[in-house]
Amino acid sequence: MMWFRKSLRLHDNPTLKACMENADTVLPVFILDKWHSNPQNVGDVRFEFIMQSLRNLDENLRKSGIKSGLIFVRGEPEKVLPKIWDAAEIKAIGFDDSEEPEKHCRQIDEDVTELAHKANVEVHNEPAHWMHPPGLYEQRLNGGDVPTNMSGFETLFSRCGDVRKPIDAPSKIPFAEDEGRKAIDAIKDKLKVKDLQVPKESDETFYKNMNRERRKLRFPGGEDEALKRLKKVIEDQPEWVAKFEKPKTAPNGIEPQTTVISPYLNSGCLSFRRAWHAVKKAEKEAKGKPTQPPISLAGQLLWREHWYTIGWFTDEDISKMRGNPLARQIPWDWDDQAKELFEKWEKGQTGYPFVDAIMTQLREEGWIHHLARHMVACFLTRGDIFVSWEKGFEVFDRLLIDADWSVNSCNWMWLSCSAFFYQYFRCYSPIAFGKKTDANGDYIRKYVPVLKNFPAKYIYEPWKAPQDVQEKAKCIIGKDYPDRIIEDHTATSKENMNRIKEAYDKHKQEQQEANGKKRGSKTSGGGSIKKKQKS
DNA sequence: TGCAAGTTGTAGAT
DNA sequence: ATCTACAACTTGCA
Repeated sequence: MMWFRKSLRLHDNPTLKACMENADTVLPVFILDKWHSNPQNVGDVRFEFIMQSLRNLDENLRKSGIKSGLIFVRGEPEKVLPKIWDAAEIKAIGFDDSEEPEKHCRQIDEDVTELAHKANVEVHNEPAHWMHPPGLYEQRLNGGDVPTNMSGFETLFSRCGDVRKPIDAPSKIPFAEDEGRKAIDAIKDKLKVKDLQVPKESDETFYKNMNRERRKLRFPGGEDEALKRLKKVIEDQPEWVAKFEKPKTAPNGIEPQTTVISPYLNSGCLSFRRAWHAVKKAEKEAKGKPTQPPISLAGQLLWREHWYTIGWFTDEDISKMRGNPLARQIPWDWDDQAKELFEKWEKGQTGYPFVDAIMTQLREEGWIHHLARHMVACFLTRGDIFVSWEKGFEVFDRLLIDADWSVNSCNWMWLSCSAFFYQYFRCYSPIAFGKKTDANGDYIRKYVPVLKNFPAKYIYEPWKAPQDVQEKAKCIIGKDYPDRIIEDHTATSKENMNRIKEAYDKHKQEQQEANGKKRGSKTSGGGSIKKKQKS
């Protein structure tokens, strides 16, 4: 059997290939667990993205000869899987991904592997979610610390050799019809369910039971969609690829100015290796000299890989501040007022149109540009509201269709000046930042339509518009659109800089004290990452 | 110990 | 478009 997890695709799926060898029937299974079912963890848009990816996988499996389609089960993998392999007399299980840095997933991997061994079920496990397998990084680290900056990671990456070429999707997957149907009946019996099909978009009962609204997606899920997008944004435009400079792309284009392949990479609808080689090929085909990491498109793939090594090789939970060896300890606010401001930030009711537009796009479409993430992350944390990045992490994790535990954690630490980046005096202005690339405020007009009639002069700061202008725009500030939750961004951000400085000073002092105590013994330096012991 | 570098700030000058 | 001041962070390497 093939247990699909985070590689929802047929192309470049080495575990699927391993499952096919010596098997006369492959049973593909997806388990929707409790965590993903809960709307507080996974929002409706992100959920629908997963469902669409599953429907497309189901379709492609059927086309490849799996008459039963994808077996869809709700439950916990550790409980469901043993029942399936008992009922269907499974000899081997493959799961596509045991390299997820998230601690929760790693525990499930270990539990399932152990259960399978006990039940005499062979386990296939081929790395599929990284460009190089984590074990190779560990080897090439050769006992050294995991790099915490991009140049260090580039060195490590280059020591790992070439990224393996992606393998093609199988044209035919073995499925002996009688045997397959018998197995499926036995599974239904054992799990006491009537149906093992992936719920359709039209299945109202399913959505009602899940306590979810059905959503139309701007970026639809699925392997077909992923490959279509890869072709459009990378394979078909090598010159654009070679010229790509991430910091120069606008956060507020009406059409995304970046590739938007991250949701497909993250869900495994698209293979990282496939994307890497597509980018490299495009760079070669282009006339000019391609841009280089970290700003190039290849660089973007390296960033993700970099954050994955950080997540993987850090024992502690990096999505939290306390006990996190990477994160500066900062006394963020969390009183009643801070909670209220946080909620307004989340709902896109800060009274700062650019911030509110971004948060609205996030909620409605599940994707926002990287620099838009910077804007709202800075605003929530060190810039204006002074609420912990952990709260922002949770919101992004729920709403983003490309929500990725390690990447999300590391970027929130970055933006809040908790790790990797420390120039807290560089602060995004909710008024100035968006103006640079969208002076007319078209992006705001789209996502905060109540403001759409304001003249460009006031669209980023409508509270400055005189009464008659507000009336003419049919939008009174404080009535039709909220007042600013932070009266004075400039003054507040200055105060907050001082608070960060205080936290840094305290950190420095504590480090000096610790070093003083340890005089004579080797200091390992705060924040260094210990190498994970292979268990 | 000193200095350069760090994907992606702002405001104001030229 | 490219410069500077702002006030000055940390890490890595020589």
